[in-house]
Amino acid sequence: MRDVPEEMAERLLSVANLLGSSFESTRIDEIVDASGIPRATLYYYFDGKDQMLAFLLRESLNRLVEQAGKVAAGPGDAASRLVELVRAQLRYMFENPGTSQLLFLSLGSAGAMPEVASRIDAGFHEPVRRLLHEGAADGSIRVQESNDLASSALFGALTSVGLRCLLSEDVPDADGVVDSLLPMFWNGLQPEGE
Amino acid sequence: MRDVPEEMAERLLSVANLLGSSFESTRIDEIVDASGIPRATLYYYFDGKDQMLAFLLRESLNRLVEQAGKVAAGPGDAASRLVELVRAQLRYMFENPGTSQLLFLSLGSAGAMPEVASRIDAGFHEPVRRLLHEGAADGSIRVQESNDLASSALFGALTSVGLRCLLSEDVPDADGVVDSLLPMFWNGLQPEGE
DNA sequence: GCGAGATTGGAATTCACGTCCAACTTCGAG
DNA sequence: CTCGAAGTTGGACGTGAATTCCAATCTCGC
Repeated sequence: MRDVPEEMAERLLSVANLLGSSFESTRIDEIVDASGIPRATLYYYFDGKDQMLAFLLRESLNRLVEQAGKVAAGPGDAASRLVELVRAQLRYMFENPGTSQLLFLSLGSAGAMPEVASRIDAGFHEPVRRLLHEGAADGSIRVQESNDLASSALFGALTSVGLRCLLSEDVPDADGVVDSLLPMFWNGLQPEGE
Repeated sequence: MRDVPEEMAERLLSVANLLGSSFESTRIDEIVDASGIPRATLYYYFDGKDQMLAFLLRESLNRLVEQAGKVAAGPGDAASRLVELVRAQLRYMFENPGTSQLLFLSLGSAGAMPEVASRIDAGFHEPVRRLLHEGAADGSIRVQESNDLASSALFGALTSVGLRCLLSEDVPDADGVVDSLLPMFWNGLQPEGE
């Protein structure tokens, strides 16, 4: 597949951000109208709609991962970096509601896109697993029976909460959401003082 | 839409369980072959493929909810009922891998199916919210800042972990998975003894 | 036996995706 | 500047899958 020109990528991403998860059911011609990119040009760069979707998922995932990845490598103990990573991802989702919806609601189709699936692993699961591991070492996080499962659970919780907020009337503040969920994940569901 | 005959529903569900998430990309004619139901008959009962998918999601969701709902109303304090609810849902997923995959990976398309979305709320979120509320009352669960967000997080964590297991080579034991994740949710990520 | 609804095969239609191509533009190398 | 390769585009066309249509049965309850 050819290298997609910068401007085309921007236009497509902005259209995707408008369409959100309805992108998949949108006709090519509508995308043509909305983006101003001629159909023939789209087909010059993409092998088909699927490739186009894959490109968009890759692209928005990369941007998300880039933002979120910084904090994982930042200063502080593992626990606080983990919190910052979650915070960063939620912030990104709220700032890019459409593409985030598209990305996370398309995870089904993403099964057929190895690059996307492995990017999620490299961009989210791997860092989280590492942070859990580091946290166990530096004593800032309780040892988990399975970092794999734990990272899956965190991923699901995060995206599910994010999507729920995106689909609600007024998107709340990312930090507020994290703060209000933090006790549940940090102290657990057990009653206080036991 | 007409009342779908019992046997047809069974056949379709069993085909769906075979196809899993690839159901959506499967041609009608293949479904005809696999199910033994003539195409004209399918169109007699369903307005189209979408309606068919909606029916299947509704149906499998109902079965899941039925199993999971029992324990939520069962004996024991709120905390243990919550654990049992999670256990029951995971068990159901592992017993019906195909339809579960289809169901949870189609949540994107489910946005366009109000009945499915509201069934998830009635079948999962509402019971969980109630259990969190009860748990806060009977002292078996820590008070949450937002039961809404908490139930979203639990839902996401559960389905994400469930799907991950379904997509892995050998599906592990549901109870084992719950047991290995329980400490994370019950005691939280904070290091032991703080 | 009869009438309404269920069931079915197969032809016909529709619709969106994707292909093809020929004309035109851009742009860098020589 | 000139030439050729690559990019860009409009529009006609082909194709495959979904969906509709219809007429011929079939199956019941009455």
